[in-house]
Amino acid sequence: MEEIVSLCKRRGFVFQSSEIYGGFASVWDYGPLGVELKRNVKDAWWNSVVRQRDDMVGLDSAILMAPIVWKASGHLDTFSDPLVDCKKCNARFRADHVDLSAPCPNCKAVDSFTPPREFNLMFKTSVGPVEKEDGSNMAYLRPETAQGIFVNFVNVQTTTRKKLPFGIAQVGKAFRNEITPGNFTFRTREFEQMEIEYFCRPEDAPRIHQEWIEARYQWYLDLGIRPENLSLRPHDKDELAHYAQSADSTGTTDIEYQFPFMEEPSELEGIANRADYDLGQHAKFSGQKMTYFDPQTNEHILPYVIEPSAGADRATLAFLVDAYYEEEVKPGDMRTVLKFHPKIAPVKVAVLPLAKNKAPIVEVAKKLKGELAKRMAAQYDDTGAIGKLYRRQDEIGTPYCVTVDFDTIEKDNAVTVRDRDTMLQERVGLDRVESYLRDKLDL
RNA sequence: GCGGAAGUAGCUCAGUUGGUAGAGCAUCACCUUGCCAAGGUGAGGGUCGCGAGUUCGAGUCUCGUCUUCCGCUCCA
Repeated sequence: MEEIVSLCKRRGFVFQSSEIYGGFASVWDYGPLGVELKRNVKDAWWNSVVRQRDDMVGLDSAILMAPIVWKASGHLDTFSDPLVDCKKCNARFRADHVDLSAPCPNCKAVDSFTPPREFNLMFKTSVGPVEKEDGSNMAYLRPETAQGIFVNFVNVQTTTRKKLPFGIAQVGKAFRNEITPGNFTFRTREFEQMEIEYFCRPEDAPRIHQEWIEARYQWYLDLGIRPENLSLRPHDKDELAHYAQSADSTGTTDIEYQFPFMEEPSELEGIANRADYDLGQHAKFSGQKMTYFDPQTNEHILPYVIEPSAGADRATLAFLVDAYYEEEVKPGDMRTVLKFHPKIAPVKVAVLPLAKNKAPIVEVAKKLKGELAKRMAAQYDDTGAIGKLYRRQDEIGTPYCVTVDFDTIEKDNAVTVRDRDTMLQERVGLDRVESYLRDKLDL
């Protein structure tokens, strides 16, 4: 863990928020390499769930929404827990889980509980420059992106003329005032979600739920997550979210990843069957029709929804951790290498001149970098001996290094392409380099 | 919020009973080498997390505060 955090800071993947002021708890910034990595993760997700499917469309809804949305969704009622503390031993309990007149279950002290206090996990803000005392201009930062999709369900369906089953995908920030954040970027108060709401006929929901679980699980494997670190875990009935506790729901299954710094596998993504809870609630609170009209059967259907909800920051962290290797190249000679899948690697290719004081070599290398950069994230580096330059690129997970040498200029008009994982080299003609790399990188 | 530990250069750390900061790596410049890092010379970089207090004098002692880690509590 510390190695990873250190590498993240040293190479510019992740910085602590407001670091020059001593930091700000549990908030993190993505540096130059981190933003590329995270963007690649989000793009890979978007490509796989929106662009490559005919039954999916995208959406980008706002963070601020009418407060009644959170009443309808159930977040205002279930998202805030009244908690009591034992004044003697400082143990904390949910007020509805203990008898307030009974002794503390932890230390057996009598009459030791504080009055119940509200712990609302939604961030509040006020709309307009003045905060009104009656709370009438209060708004919340969304605790999940899903509600932006539900309230736009009819808009999207009518404008895209999609027929059931179809889904809406969205990537965006969400905010939860967690009591206990921590574990680097794993649990933070501000985070980015990649959510899908997939609408279908109620009778199809169980099958489609299963299909999504398999598809989403496969996505992580396709992007290089080691299978032994990935697992599926169906939720027990008593830990299901409020929206998934109806008799019709087939529950929630988590895709979990075994982080090296955590004892148990932890949730990267939850695939929930939310039944018709959300559309039903919004129909009730808004008075609007949230149904889908099936023109073939002449039925008005309140669709069921399957929700694969992934954490972009968690996925990014998992890809980072999973790619981390320390290898012994020769006895006593270690290299740190991030074996990113080419699709998510922040830099795809580095162009390195073998000699930096030989003008023609530098010239050709810089020009080649410029050409490659039009098609893929490319870097040029000449500040060191070739071995050192390779190690640098290994450390940030660049899949390929291209070296321009004396022969390039004097003999064969070709360059050396070096593979990050095998460390093997291949001679490739200068005019073929781009197509060679695009082929290897599957761009 | 409670308990424990920690915070000194970009990173990893040292700093003797309080006497006004060091190393290695990294970075930059020049030289050298030229396909798997760490050869030479030189340079930059720290109000020791922040703020008070004690003291002639605080990185070192005291208090507060912020942040991180571990453990509780909580987590739709």
